[in-house]
Amino acid sequence: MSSPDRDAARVGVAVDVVVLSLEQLQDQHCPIVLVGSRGHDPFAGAWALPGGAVRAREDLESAARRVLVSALGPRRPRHVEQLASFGAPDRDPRGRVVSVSYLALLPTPHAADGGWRWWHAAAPPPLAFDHADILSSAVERLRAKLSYSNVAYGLLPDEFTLSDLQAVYEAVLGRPLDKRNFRKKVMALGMVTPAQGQRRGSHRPAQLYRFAGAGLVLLDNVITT
Amino acid sequence: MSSPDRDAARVGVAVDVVVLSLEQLQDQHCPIVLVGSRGHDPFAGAWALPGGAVRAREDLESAARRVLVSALGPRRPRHVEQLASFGAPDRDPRGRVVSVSYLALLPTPHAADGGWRWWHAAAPPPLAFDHADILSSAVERLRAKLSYSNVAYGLLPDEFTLSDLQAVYEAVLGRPLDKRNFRKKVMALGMVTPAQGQRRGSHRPAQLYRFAGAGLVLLDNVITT
DNA sequence: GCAAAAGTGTTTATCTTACACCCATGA
DNA sequence: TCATGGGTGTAAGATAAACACTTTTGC
Repeated sequence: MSSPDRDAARVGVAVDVVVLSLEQLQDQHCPIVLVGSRGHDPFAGAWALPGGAVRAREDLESAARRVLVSALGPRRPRHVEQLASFGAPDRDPRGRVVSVSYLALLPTPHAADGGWRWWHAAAPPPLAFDHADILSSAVERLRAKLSYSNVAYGLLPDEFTLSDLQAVYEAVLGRPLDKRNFRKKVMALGMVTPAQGQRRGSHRPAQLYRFAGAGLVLLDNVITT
Repeated sequence: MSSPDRDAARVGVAVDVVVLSLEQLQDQHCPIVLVGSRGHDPFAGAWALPGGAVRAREDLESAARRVLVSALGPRRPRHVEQLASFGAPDRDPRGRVVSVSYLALLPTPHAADGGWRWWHAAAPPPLAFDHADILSSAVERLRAKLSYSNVAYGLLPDEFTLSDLQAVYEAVLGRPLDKRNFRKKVMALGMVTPAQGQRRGSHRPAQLYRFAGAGLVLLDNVITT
């Protein structure tokens, strides 16, 4: 009737992190994911999400952040959240390992190095373990959350133009949005506030904005009154 | 750069299940949670969520369902979903145990027996481990999900009246809803379809309905065009 | 001046809200 | 007949959707 007993199976606990970002691809943005090539069995030579075992006295999120440092170096993602846990008994051929997966969002992908590589999230290479499932959940979660929160902040720098913001939405939702309606909407939601300064280019300068709320902010719901 | 290594901490993995239902309380419904009294240390005598260690060759959700059987007997919840994993290093005084928590929804609470007891989810007794946190996540998740999905099916029998459905929403959201607008909304969403037959009482008979989609169905979003 | 992206309003349709009475039954 | 919950419509306001041109800059 109660929590953990003596007959607890001693299993490994790992964290696997889905690092998502956006890539500019011929005047379209598209979601990309960071994967690394495995140097040893199982799945030697295959691609896998950054991950690693949780250490004895380490929080789950700390483990995820440590794994992130090992994959990203000094670059810190702007958003990290727990996704779900995956625990099929045979998901790791070496033995029982439960994976607690995390989603991390990075504003701009750095040049990948040291065996890491960015792939299109929609068409990744074959992935080790159940990492393809983990990746799908991450993409699905991001898409859903974009629609009822300001998670987009994870994919943008501190200051950005409304066109940048719209590009994030379009990339993740996978469809074009109307510029005027989009601007009206995000302004009406109070999601962003104007910042000092503009971005210049060979065109009319664009007003810079920043997100109004510091962290994650949830929006409306369907069932109201 | 890859998943679990040899230095994996061997930790226990447990599942803890938040079983939620609704109780009729002086012409109001309110969310209740099933807790059991712990017979042994740690936290002997305290209340705790149903939970238990994951077995060696057992899927996480299977473990959750096994725990549910031990707490509910033959009664099967109508909805079970993974909530989140909790892994603070010191959450279990006996050693490292990561808890994968689940949310289960039950249409009508049975009479609790064998040390189990229903408590108001909003005002539970002090709970063992970090079960209070787990309970809060569950309630929050349910509340959020009610607004953008048909999870309410988990708290209702196959056939129900629109007043029943409204009562579920009111109980979980904690505020009254307008009857006419509520009915218009759920009909317009196509969430339910009329069933054969009516429920009779000392008043006008009520049309019975069932949910249109079989499982969980998600609804609209805020950012659309 | 030309290319390139920024910025802006209006109309129509749809959805949301607020609100009050009659109905069918069992006792 | 009365008490109880079931069932229904409308008008006003708010929101969403569709849609195209002018502005500002760098080159």
